[in-house]
Amino acid sequence: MSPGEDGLIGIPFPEHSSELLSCLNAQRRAGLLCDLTLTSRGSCYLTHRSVMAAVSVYFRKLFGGEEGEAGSYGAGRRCSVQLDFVAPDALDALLDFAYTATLTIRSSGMREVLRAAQLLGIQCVADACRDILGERAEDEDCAQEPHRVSRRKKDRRHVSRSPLSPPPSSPPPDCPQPVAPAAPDPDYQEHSPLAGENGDQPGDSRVAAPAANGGMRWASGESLLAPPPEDGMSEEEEEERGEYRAGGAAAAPLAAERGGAPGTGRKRKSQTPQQCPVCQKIIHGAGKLPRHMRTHTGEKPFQCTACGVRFTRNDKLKIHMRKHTGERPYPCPDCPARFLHSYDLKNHRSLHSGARPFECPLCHKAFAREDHLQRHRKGHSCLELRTRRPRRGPGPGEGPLLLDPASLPHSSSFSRSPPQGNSSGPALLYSHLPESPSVPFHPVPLLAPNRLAYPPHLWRGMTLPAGTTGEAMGPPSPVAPPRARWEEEEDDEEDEEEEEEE
DNA sequence: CTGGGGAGGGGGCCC
DNA sequence: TGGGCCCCCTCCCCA
Repeated sequence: MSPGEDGLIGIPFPEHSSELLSCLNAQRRAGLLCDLTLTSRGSCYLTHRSVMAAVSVYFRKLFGGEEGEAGSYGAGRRCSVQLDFVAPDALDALLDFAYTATLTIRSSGMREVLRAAQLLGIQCVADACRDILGERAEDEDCAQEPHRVSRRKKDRRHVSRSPLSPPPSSPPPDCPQPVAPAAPDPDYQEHSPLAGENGDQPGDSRVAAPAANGGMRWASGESLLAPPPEDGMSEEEEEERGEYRAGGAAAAPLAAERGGAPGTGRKRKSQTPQQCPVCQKIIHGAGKLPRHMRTHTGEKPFQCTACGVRFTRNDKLKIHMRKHTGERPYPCPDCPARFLHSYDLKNHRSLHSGARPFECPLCHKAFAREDHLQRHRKGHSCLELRTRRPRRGPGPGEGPLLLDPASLPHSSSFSRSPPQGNSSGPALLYSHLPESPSVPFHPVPLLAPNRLAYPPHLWRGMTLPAGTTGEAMGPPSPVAPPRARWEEEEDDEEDEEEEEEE
């Protein structure tokens, strides 16, 4: 960026979220900076209010983490909350989830965790548990609360909805409505956490009943997977999205258990092609979406054992390892050069052949590599004016293209060019050639200097006076934007046809 | 500005 | 369906 520009730049640190969470977890385990003590049936858990407020709707409301809420537990005050309505094991699991984005529980404890997640408003955990338990959880919930039976379909939708989706405007009645109001009771808010008025442990503020449930977002970097709310996905697609989410870091252990989960009755549709929930890009190929997703998450699970460099893909690591082993499996048959990548060899061989199949349509400079041509065109280093090919009405000085036809690239070299209809790539270049290119091949310069009636540098920054010879080349259009190659090729084909007519 | 090497990412094919 | 392998495209960096 030039010093004069003041544009915003975004430098992603993909590891940051996980490192942050890891650090917070270490602090929790060491009891550092913990400003919240959770107690459940005699068990105490040190934690951080901000973390709990981030992960739990219940705590968010309790601490005033929601916008416009004052909360009863002011910042900087150490407090404790009694959660006797949550089983200690479930609370422990939920705390681990909050700090590791991974829920590790026994199957037998699933229901208790589900209940705790519902009560505390940890929606994604509740959803995952319900997914594993299938319909039974809801059936039982509904059996306990018959009035909810009619909303089963709606609840199913909510279950399948990704927890990354924005929370509903009002807390969904997913779980039995707590005794306490959705928001912490104002009277209750008046209680100081340390007042000890409500409990058997002096200094504790007691939360006798849970707050409302509600949607939430992942507390970790998984929020990257948040789908747009108005993507018009079908219910099944949403479920598929949930499936993928369930396979992510937050629910990996759950996904493993899900295999034998009876009663889910869900079958994955074919995932080819798949749409990335982050960038909406369509990813073709079975099993390619996880690979693509790593480009968003920054996850690099493949580490070089020699230098520690990490890669998102195994095949890239494999290629990288060649640097350490010295293996260069792509030798040039024409010289001692060897290459790491097949494509490098292909590029290299074009040097031997002198093939420069990529020609700038504006200045007609030829390049051996397409990206070099693109760079050339982007860099305004070529003639920006739209000129027709000098073949038309060639001046007496127009000579042959110094390009050896025998050394023209193999067909593969042209495979990178866009489809050119019936005209092959070489034909494009040969169209400039005399019928019998008897001139000796010389690799440089490959661009015949006299192919342009007016060399690019003469065009640069100038406009042709009316009635000059520029007319013979076609009227230059100083404001003509760069044209797509196929447009140029269309012109080329027109030129060829006109030549034939002549 | 250009040539060349390296790397990241997508797609095809196969298992 | 996921992973391995390969090819291709594109971009970046350096000389």
